[in-house]
Amino acid sequence: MGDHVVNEELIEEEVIIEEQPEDVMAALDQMEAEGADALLGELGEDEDEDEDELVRHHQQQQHHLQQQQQQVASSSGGGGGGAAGHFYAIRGNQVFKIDRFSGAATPIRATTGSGAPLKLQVVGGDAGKQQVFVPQAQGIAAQDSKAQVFRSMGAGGAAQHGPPAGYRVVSQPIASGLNRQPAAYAGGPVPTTVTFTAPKPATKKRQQHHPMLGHRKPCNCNKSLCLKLYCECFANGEFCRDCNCKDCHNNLEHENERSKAIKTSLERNPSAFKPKIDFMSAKGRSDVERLHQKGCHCKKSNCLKNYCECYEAKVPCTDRCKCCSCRNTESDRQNKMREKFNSASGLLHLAAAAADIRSSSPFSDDDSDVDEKPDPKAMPWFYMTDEVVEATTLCLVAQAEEQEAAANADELDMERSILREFGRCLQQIIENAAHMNQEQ
DNA sequence: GAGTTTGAAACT
DNA sequence: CAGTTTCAAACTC
Ligand SMILES: [Zn+2]
Ligand SMILES: [Zn+2]
Ligand SMILES: [Zn+2]
Ligand SMILES: [Zn+2]
Ligand SMILES: [Zn+2]
Ligand SMILES: [Zn+2]
Repeated sequence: MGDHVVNEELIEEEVIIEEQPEDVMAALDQMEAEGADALLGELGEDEDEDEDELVRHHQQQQHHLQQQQQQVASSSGGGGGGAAGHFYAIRGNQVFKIDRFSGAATPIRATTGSGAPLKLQVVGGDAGKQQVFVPQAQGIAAQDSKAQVFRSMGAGGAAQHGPPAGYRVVSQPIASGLNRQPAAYAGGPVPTTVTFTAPKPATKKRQQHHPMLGHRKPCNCNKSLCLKLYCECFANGEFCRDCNCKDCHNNLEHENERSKAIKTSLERNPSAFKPKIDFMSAKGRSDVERLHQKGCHCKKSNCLKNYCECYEAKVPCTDRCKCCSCRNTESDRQNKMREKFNSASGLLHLAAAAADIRSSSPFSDDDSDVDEKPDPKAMPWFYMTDEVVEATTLCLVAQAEEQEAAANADELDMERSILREFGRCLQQIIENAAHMNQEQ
């Protein structure tokens, strides 16, 4: 795999992105509408593309991509409009200015000049416009470009930068997300069961239509009559409905019996029907922590399987737990989080730095900020991994080239189209970040 | 789908 | 309270 090292692409000069925040906002607004539709189309009804297919598809693109890179390089370098004697390229996390003749590469500091650092990162273009360019050139029906970018980020990033992938595949089944949402308690939804963390083999793709809330998982009780806490329906304070239980008494037909059972359970444990996951006092600012009230007592699962109620609820184990050899502590799951995203993104280091600076900031006028949480995923840069920056850049370059090929190439049009594309990319990043945080 | 493993709930 | 049994779900093959 030493050959994909390249990632070298050129950018026509500096690709603008100068002020005009109005345009940006407008673009963002517009994108919002379009993007939403795209998202629905993509997520709402799972596309027929299963993951294998997705991967294959991507590999295909990657391949084309490499070819394309060279084409682009030559075309741009050769006949390109009166470009300067250099172009920009990205390698890993760094932007280089490359002389067309000598080939000398000069690293560029992101902070030079007055421009925002983001500018340079965005400007630095790179490998193939999977989104637009490749499909076009290859005659592949121009698919929904909006979906493309993301896919490229998902699989592509992994393949290119070696380390564990950062991004989930877009079409990952979020199946069976949140369950247990006791309507009785206004405390809010209490996620309890999440079936899989990792993408499944896709043996049975497409099953639930809307995995989201509202669809409780049916019980399969045999001997409890669904009148003991063994039964999840009963434990959730719900009647059995569309369950597979035998001899179910957790229904209106057995209301008396049921009431008695509730009473009994309540005697045994007054908190029996309270949500097991309590919303702890908000730490920091807008971050509500959820913790298991009555800790788990795991002995063999290391709290790393759904046998563990803490793990199942995606909350860390606490001192309330009496688990043995727990691997679900706060730090454990934070490390996990890192691995998932990190993928050697230099930006992650900025994270730590930023956190430190912030915590030791001289501006201590804040009142109760004693225990401010780092929580990387709350920070924008957390999502600006190499892959993301790269993919975004690709999109911008692709957009630029497409626009360039247009008949009447107006400079203003160019700027607009690129900003527009940028807005779309941003929105996509946000959406996917949201999704990511939603399931993990 | 059958069989095993697991830990909460129930029971003593 | 601790130790044991029961139970349905999570998991494995
Ligand atoms: Zn039941
Ligand atoms: Zn039920
Ligand atoms: Zn039932
Ligand atoms: Zn546990
Ligand atoms: Zn625990
Ligand atoms: Zn634990």
